Amino acid sequence: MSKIDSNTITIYNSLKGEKEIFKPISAPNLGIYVCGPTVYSNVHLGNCRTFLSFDNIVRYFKFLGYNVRYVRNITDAGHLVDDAEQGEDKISKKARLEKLEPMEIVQKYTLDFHQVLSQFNALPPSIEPTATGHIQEQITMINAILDKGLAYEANGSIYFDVKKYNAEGGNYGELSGRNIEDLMAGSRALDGQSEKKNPQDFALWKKASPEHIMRWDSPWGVGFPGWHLECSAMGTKYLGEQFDIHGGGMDLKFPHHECEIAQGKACNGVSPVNYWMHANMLTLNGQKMSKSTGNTLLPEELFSGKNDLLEKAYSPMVVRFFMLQAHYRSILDFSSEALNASEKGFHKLMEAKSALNNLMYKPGVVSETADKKVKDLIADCYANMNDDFNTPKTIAVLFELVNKINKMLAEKAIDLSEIVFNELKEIFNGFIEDVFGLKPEITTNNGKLDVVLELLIGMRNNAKQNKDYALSDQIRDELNNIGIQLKDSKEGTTYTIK
RNA sequence: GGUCUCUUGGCCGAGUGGCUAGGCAGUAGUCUGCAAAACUAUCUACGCCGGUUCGAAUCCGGCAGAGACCUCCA
Repeated sequence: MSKIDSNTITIYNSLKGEKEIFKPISAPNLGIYVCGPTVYSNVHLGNCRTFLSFDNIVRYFKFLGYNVRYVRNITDAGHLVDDAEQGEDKISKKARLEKLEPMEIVQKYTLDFHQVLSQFNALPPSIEPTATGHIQEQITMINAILDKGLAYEANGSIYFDVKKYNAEGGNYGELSGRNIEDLMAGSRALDGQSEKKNPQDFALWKKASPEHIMRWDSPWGVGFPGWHLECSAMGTKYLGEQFDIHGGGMDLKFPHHECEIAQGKACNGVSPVNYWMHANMLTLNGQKMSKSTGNTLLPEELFSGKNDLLEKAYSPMVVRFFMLQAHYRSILDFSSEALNASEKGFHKLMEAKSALNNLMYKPGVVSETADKKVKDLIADCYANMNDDFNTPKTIAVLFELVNKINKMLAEKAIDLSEIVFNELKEIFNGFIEDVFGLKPEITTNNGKLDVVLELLIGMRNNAKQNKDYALSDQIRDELNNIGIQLKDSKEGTTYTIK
């Protein structure tokens, strides 16, 4: 029985508002689309949380043996600073401010995005399409929606007709739980005369004003695509008219994802996505991290410790572990105190992993109780991940296994059968490395360091035998100050580099 | 203002109608020359007020506080 068949996954589907059993369209193939960043500035830590949440989800699917096509776009055009009426394209604005070509901005921040995610050990997507690379596909989609009569042209721009879409059986609001009567009643009166028939209509194509630098020819004149359209066009192109999972940050639920559903249904006649997943926000000082309000923390500031909010630097792996300790659908508040706790926990976990891998199996007295306990804990790891990717609960189980590993080390006895012992190794490593993407932190160990430390440990042991504790403690304490911790046990002294 | 969500011990954070989450911190013990690490034991909970129930922190209602979306945001 394959792991795919033996693990039934439940997913909280935002569209239904409840957990559902996940039924892929054509297992073992699986299509997932995640909304990527708008590359007009550096990705901040809050952005990273969403991408890391979905990285873990994709990793778990792969771990189970799914053949995942993971599409994550780069938004490099069409995203307006204000609203669809008189907004300026975000990339264009930044290009004007930095006196660069828009594509220089795009390149600069795309590279930053890739570099940051790679530091966090996130897997690259299978396809990473850009909005500007799919103008034709977007135009084709607009034409299809126009043909259905669900969009209209106004002064060189094309708008989606939400009211008509709903009148003809559409259900705009189904994802975000809004009804359009409320939206109409509650919408602010816009200054000036709107081109839109109704305020909730959204742009599929915008006419470019003369000063707008990013512009393309279209059947309706020179302009640029609306933001919501790119994801619909690229999702359809690479994953089909209907695919398994669409993910993104909670803040994209409305209007972005709501509009995607409407566009997909209007164009193709089917709801584009079976399972909508939304990752919750990372907050700083109790407020959402947001580029526009400046309440942000950059990964680089975290890794270097150069920020007033931070007591010290934290490694990417510690930050990743910190995020894993909260469920992806919960708000997570960032603080130095919380990170400190995670840092210690992370080291404890990784040290147990390394100790386990160095432990050779020796036949001894096998305890059936111990065997069963370990097997149950392994099953719990799967069960917890199967339950809407509950990473914090899975980590709690891993710590129970840490306890078991340390106990075997302390007692110098393995009371597990060889089969269970090997399974423990395989699963413990598998969950930490493959599913959670946690790897040992980079050390400068090139082999010579081992020899140097063996030498120092030997010198310290001599000093201890001569009761020269001043010297032995000096060696221990000074090594500790530079992050090398000596650990004494009856078998001798080992060390850990932090 | 409208829609929705959250409120757990010193901190961070899971979770369930009755059974120890876990991490960090604290306390005591084992070990140690002293520590650290590890092991053992252990202390702090479920915003407030009602209701349903044999039993609720968990379900329902009200109140208070916080947040998200309604405009660009992961």
